[in-house]
Amino acid sequence: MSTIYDVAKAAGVSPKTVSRVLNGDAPVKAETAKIVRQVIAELGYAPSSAARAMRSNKSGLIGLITGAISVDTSQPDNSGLPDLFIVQGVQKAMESSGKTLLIADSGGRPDRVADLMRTFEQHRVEGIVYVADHHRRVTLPPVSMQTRLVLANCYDDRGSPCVLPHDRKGQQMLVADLISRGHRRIAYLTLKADMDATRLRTQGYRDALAAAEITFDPALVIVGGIGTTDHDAEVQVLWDAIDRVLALDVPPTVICFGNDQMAMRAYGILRSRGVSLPQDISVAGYDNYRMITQTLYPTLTSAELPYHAMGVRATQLLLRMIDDAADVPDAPVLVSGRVHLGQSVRTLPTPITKLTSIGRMTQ
Amino acid sequence: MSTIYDVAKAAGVSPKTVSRVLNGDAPVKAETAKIVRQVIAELGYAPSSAARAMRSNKSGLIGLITGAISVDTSQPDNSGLPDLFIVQGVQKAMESSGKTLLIADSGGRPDRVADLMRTFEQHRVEGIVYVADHHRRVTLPPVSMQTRLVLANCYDDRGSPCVLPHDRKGQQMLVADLISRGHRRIAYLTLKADMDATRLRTQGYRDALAAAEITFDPALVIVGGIGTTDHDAEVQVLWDAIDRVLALDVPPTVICFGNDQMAMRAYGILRSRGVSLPQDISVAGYDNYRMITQTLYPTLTSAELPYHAMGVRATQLLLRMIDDAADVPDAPVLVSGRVHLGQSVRTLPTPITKLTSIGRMTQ
DNA sequence: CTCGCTTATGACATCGGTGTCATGACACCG
DNA sequence: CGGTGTCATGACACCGATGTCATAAGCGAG
Repeated sequence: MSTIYDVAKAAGVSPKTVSRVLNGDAPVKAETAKIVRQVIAELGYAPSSAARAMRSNKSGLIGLITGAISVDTSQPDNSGLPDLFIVQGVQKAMESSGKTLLIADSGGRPDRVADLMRTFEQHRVEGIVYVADHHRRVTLPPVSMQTRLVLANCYDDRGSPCVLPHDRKGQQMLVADLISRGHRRIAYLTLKADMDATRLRTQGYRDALAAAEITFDPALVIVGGIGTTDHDAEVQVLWDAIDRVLALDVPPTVICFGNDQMAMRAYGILRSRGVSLPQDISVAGYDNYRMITQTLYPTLTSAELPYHAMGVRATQLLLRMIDDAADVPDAPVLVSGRVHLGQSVRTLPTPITKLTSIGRMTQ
Repeated sequence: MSTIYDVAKAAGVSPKTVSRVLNGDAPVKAETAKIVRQVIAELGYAPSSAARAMRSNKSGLIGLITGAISVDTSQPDNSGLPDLFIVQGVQKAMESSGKTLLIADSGGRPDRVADLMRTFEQHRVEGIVYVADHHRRVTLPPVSMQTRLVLANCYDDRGSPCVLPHDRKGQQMLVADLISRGHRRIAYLTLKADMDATRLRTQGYRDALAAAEITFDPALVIVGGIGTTDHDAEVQVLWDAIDRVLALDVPPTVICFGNDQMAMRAYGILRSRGVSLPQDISVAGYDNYRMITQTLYPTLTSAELPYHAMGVRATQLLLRMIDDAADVPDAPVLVSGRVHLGQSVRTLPTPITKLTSIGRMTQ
């Protein structure tokens, strides 16, 4: 690769003049500039960012760590929406910034994170985005004071700036939508019990019921997933949970599932029991994993888990922090997603006596 | 961030000695080395890769371009398996190499690829992996002679080294497996007609039939997808295609679909027609997109589209080319995937008279 | 004509590592 | 005891871009 000296020699000027043409930081005679630009094009010269970084102490690099894990390895892969969508959001938001993205994968081993961070420090990244595979708490090795850090889809005990999905609001909006369609017996088959998402979304579910003055019935809320990759075991647990809610004295008219994958399993289970969707029962998922929601027949109603938007927000946050070191939020940034309607939810005929309360619910 | 001079001063030695401790390229007294290492730890010093890169002319960086577009924008997003799995494979293979991955996304605009490549040249990447979203031809801007380039999931007219899925063999193995389970009327609802994958896999389908001495029936091979994101239009086309093969005088006992997404749609379509799987008809997909194959009920038989392995192979190829400039393959590297068995294919009772030919088929 | 100012350009040092060569301290051999 | 070799270490230049300062040319005002 040619250098600025090669260009200078070929153009018959000094390296500094070439530098000025490139950066426009001082006036250069139009004729000279033209010759220089021509030589640059001929040689296919591109300035070395290593040399620039050395002089300016700015690398123009942002580091991204994914692969999720960090500490707490107790959880197996329960794979909802792939966290790669967050990565896509990060890329998207980075495009216009002029920075370049360094990416590293911890490959599931928390102990590797420290190594990856050291590599990033060697490259003098200006900031790091740490992406987790699901909403969770993490414990990361300390970073240098200079390096800004933003957590996406996770939070830590040190209060590092973080961007999280608004799980509570998401489930609340979904259930409120179901209520507005006339459903009052709403089952909720949750993800694994000890997840942040399960706790928050259950609150959201109750928020929506309370707003519509519907009494909460604990029998309608059951854990429907165990968070393994064992297909048969997951089907078993889900099948049992579905059995239990369908066997209730007053069965639900709609079942919400912890994620779209569970809803997808439920399609097969319900149909093999002769239940047709959405005539006999309505179904809703969570994540709005388009590959599933748009491909299932009928299409699936789902609350959006805004991974792409979270990646974008985390990156914007990081870029602002790099720009102005004082600009650090003191609370988690919550990102909400919309409710995406599919054909899996039927609108029930509403008894006239309920009209007023229905009206209140949809506000 | 502290420098090697800071470390040298604090340890009471010369910068060069610190360098020797770090690189072990010359003997250092054990006692001195110990002091230096201690100071390094105290200061949290990490050598600047920019400075190293400048001196050695080796950046230790590999560039990855994804987003898939380059030229030929005529194709809408027909989204089979996300090409992000290729990216994961690249990361995986990179881990042990000591290199760091720079990643850029063309975001759907072919004209951006040249910009991204220039950015990579500025960072003096030692090689570039270009990833396409599906098996296709691409036209990329020329790269500098020094920079090695490997194409993944695509090929070009310049004969750049590339890694491609072995579509023909994949479909052949899948169909051979179906034949070994007693199926002889095998329908194939393909992806969009003008795709490389469709052409190659149709050949593979015929290879398998020929090997089993089954006569090819053109009525069993129909285009079943149009490659849009319009859910209703896709369902319409698929529904019609399914109708046509089921209406044949001798209907198929199994239907192969162009990808798992189509198969997933077919589950809903078939069931809403009262056809049960796999009792009434068997189904097979393509891609082995686990999110679909393992979650559908019953689980889906599918030919693996080995994206992860392709990412790994492409990276290994690139690393070898960087190591030894002469080590360039002169033909596309084809990567095969296995056939993954699900519960969606029924083994048919075999008429005794057919036993010999069946035996020949499974060899 | 000369002073003062702007415009256009170049010389040189610097960023942080590392390759090259030099130097000093020993040890070993004859 | 002097010559030779090895070990441990340091001085210095260099990689490529750019900030600082200097310099030369051009031009208008006094």
